Amino acid sequence: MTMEESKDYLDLSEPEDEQSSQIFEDLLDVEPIFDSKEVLRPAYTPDELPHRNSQIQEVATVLVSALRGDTPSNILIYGKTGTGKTASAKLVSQDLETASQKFEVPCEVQYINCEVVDTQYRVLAKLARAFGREDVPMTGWPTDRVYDAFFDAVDTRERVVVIMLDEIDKLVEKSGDDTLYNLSRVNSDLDNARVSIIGISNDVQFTDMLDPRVKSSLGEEEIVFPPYDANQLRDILQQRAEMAFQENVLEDEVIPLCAAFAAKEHGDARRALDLLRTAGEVAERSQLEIVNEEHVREAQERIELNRVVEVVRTLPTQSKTVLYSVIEFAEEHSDKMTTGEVYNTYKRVCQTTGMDPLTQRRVTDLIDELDMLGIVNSVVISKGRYGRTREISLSVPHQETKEVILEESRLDDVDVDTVAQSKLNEER
DNA sequence: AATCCACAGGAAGCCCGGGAAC
DNA sequence: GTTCCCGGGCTTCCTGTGGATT
Repeated sequence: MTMEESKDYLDLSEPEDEQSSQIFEDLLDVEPIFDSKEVLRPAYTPDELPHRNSQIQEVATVLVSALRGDTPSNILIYGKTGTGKTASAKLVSQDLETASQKFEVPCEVQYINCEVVDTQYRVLAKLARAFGREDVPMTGWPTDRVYDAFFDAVDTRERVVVIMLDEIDKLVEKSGDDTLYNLSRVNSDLDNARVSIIGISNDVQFTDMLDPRVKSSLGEEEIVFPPYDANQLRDILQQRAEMAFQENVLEDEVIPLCAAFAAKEHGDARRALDLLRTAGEVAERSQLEIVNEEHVREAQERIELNRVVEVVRTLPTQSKTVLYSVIEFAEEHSDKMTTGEVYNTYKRVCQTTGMDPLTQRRVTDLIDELDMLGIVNSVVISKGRYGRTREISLSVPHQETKEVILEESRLDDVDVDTVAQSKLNEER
């Protein structure tokens, strides 16, 4: 990763990429529907977060001791995606930094997204650099040297440093809890500065993977962000819509409908905003100046289709082949089919493309996976005398899915691929 | 009530690639 | 650089089973 890119993840103080959006700002201004589309994007942090007051208050209550020069307790924030965890934490941090200017002890917040910065080394290097040790290379030093560099850099003067580790579960998953262990006991060695950690996690269970000592020190304060319900989502959308859209372009039922759709999907505000934005784009594309219910429904379908396309595209070849067989059977016979029928079709497909077929046992597992992904529907049923099987049906559009399968990995070309593969194997 | 179909789905083990440890 | 280990994909073998049919 380059430095420019990494800056975004660290730097809270700088406003959203002003320069790059400037180019499009003028274009946006002339749109009949949108006023500022940015407001609807996930990266946008609003000044106010409806229905998160109590959580924000909790975070603030803990962090306020920073202003008195004490070390705030470490905080763990839990919540599903799109529940406003990151936004709330960022909001509080910004306020904290601003407020601390009036006090003698400065506070600094460093934001790190652990999905991107996912090893102990990278986290430490990033922190060290953020505190002025530009000489730390992005790779190469022993980890303890980087740790020392970070340590020295932080301790140069008196201050309170809050380290915000977003998606902290990813960090632990990929590289263990050493980072957290080191960070959590750094205070005992520091003379001037104080460090406190805010961990943000989607996964409530992730502390199970931690060393008990780390767990207790990190989880001094735990704050849970529950999913939004439909009413709350409506308020959020309302608030953003006022900024994002021109006046009077949204019909009354648009926002409630978006909220209802998103509430069904685990109260994900991100999804709700995405839906609203897409609905706007749908209306825009059809040259209309009004967004109505129909556009929302179409947006919902579009988002769903995008998801499916993405999932199908990244499926392994064998799964694609199985899925293709399901579509084939559905088109040739009926929408509902049994495992055996799919398997027979599958073997036929394999034969025509020259692939080695998997066993039925394996194929049933693949079907199961497709079921998990929501691409097919499979229910175990019993047909009495005629056995126990799964009833399988496709739960995505036939034609589009088929196109996706054929376009990228091209079952026609599987032949060539496997030949090339077996040649490779021979050479070894 | 017994039978029996057409699988479901668990258990064990093979193979292979990749990453950690030596 | 080896060696070791682990996890994922896969096969083989297996036992289990809901309910129409006998």
